Amino acid sequence: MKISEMSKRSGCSIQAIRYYEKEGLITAPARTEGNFRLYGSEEIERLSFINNCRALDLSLSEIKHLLELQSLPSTPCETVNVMIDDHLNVIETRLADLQKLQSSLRKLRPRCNSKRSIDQCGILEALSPNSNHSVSDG
Amino acid sequence: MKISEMSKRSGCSIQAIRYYEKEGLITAPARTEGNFRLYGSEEIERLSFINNCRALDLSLSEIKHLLELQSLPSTPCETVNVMIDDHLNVIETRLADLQKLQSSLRKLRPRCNSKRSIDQCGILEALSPNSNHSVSDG
DNA sequence: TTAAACTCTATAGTAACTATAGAGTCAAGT
DNA sequence: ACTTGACTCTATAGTTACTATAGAGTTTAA
Repeated sequence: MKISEMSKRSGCSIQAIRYYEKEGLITAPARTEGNFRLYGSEEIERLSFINNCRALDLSLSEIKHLLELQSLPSTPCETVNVMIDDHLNVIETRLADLQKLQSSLRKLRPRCNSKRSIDQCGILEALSPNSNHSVSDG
Repeated sequence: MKISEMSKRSGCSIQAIRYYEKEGLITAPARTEGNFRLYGSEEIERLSFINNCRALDLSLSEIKHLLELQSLPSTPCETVNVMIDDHLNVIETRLADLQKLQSSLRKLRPRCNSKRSIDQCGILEALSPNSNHSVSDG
């Protein structure tokens, strides 16, 4: 199986596969005489695993860590649990930040309408430092 | 006023100020004999404006656009309104994506506990392609 | 005068790829 | 045999908005 079929089967783009190889997440595969990468079907699993982890927004270094753990079957899996917990915390912090942003933008939006000109624009006014309707205010 | 005071007054880091200059968001200021940047107090306003926009996560190119509009006071401000609306949409999409992620991670988390070993880890199993408890499933 | 604090430019690094150029490889059709 | 098109290769640049660093010069206070 060459790289394009691997790409389709694993869900990773061709460039991503080459990138993962370069970063050491997968081992360099055999090559054809013409220097094309040649994969066996067992590689699909590893790449799909990576793809699943990426779907959860785990970083490549976290994924690398998970892959290393998989080669130590009798290790306690606390690390995995902690990683997921930490990641959940990161996501929750990001969510809270975005929600604040959303709220700021929603408050900003009705300050203007399309009938005005720039010098009367309530949005620009609110973004200006001398305004008493600041972005961070309620 | 030299750059460090400007930094304190505007809320932008020194490097960020130099970067904004390089990117054309602010004009290059006068220099002292010793080649230090010298700002007047009117520059605070522009940098604070940029800082306020960044707090809303507007991109530098969007901010540049807003700054250009400010020099055309009689232009209709529809562009500003559209930009804020578009930005709200972007934020809302990101929020929805993150919420899906959060939900996936929350479902994944209870599949394992710290007493297990890697080969019994329900989290790793769920991340593996042959699993019937896939990441994207409910 | 000298040391600390500040500033300068230029460059590399960040994360995880995508996009591109330029070259080589392979399979099918004529 | 030849050509064409699809595929693959490596290497490099680009993405975003900075931060960090090196190495050099400037200013200020003691």
